[in-house]
Amino acid sequence: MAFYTKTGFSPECSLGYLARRIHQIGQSLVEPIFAEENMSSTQWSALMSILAERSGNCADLARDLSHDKGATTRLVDTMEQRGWVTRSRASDDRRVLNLELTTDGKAAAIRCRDRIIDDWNSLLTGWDKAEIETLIDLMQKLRTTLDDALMEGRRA
Amino acid sequence: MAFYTKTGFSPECSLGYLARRIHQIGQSLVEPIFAEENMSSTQWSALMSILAERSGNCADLARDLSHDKGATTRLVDTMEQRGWVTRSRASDDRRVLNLELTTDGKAAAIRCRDRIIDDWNSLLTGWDKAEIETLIDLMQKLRTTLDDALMEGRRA
DNA sequence: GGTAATTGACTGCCTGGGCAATGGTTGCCA
DNA sequence: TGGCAACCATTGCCCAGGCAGTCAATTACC
Repeated sequence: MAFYTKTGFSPECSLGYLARRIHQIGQSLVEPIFAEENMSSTQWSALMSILAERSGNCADLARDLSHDKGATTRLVDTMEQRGWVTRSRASDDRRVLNLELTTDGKAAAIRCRDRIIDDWNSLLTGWDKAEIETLIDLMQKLRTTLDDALMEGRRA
Repeated sequence: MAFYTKTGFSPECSLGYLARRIHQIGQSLVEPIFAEENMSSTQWSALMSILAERSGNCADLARDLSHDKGATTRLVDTMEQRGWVTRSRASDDRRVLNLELTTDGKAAAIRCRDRIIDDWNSLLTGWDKAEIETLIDLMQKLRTTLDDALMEGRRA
C-alpha cells in the first residue's frame, strides 16, 4: 500500500525533489534565450498567458500563473514600461484593467516560445516519442492528484 | 523527430511547466508540516542533506542544494540559532567549518521526513505501484538528460 | 620556495515574491 | 435604497535568494 518507506527514503526517488530539480535545471537551460530578449521567465509566462487568452487582466493573470497579486501589478508595470503590454480601463467594469499585447510584446513572446520549443526538441533527441508521451501523461496525472488534494485541504 | 510543434504548444504538455506546477503544489501541501516545526522547506532540505551525509560543511551544502553560497551562510546562521546544527572549525583545513546536527536538529528533521512520507503515501493512494515507478524512472531520466545538457553548455 | 590561482566562509546590495492593508467598484439582498 | 460582502488593482513592508566582492587559508605551478 505505502510506496515510500522511512528507511529507504532518498531525494533521488522523491517526486517533489525530482520536480524541483527538473524545473530548476530546465529553467537555467532556457535562461539565455530570455536574457537575449532582456526578459525574465516570469515575464514570458505572463506574455504567453495573455497571448493564449488565458488571461485578460491583472487578476486573471495572477490566478493563471499562481502568482501573488501585488507582484503581478509590479510585473505588469515593467512589461508596460518595456512596451509589451497596454493597460486600459474596462468599460463594463471600472475596477478592471484590460491587458493587451502590443505588436512588440507578441513578437518577443513568440520569438522566445519558438526558441524554447527548439531547445526542448533538441534536448529530447534520443528519447522515444512514446516515452515522452508516457512521462507527460503521468506528470499530468500527478499534477491533477496534487491539485485535488490541495482543493480538498482548502475546503477542510 | 521534433516532439513539440510551434502551433500546438500548450503549457499543459510542457515538461518544464508541469515540473514547476508539481513542485509548487507539492510544496504547498507539505508546508503545514514545516510550519508546525517552525521550519522552512529549505531548512529541512539542508538538515536532510547533513543527516544523509551528503554534506558536512557550508560549501558542500550549497552545492548539494544548488543554493547560493551567501544564502547558505545565512541559512546555517539561523539553523545554528535554532539549535539544530553546530559549526566547528576543521582541524585539517582551517578554512572549513564542519556542520553537525544536534540531537534536536536530527529529531526535528526526522519528524518532518516521516510526516512528509506519510503525506506522499496518502496522496499516492489509488496509484499503481508500477505507474509510480515508471514516473520516477522517467523523471530521473529527464533529470539526467537536462543535467548532461547543462554540463555540455557550461563546457562550451 | 615563492607567487598565482583556487577555495571556503562571509558581507552588502539589489531584486522579486509573499503578505497584509487600502481605496475604489460592483453585485446582492434585506 | 442602503448596507455589506466580494472583488480589482495598488502599495508598503518583510524576507530569501542571486550576485559581486572581501579576507583568510590552501593548493598548484614554475
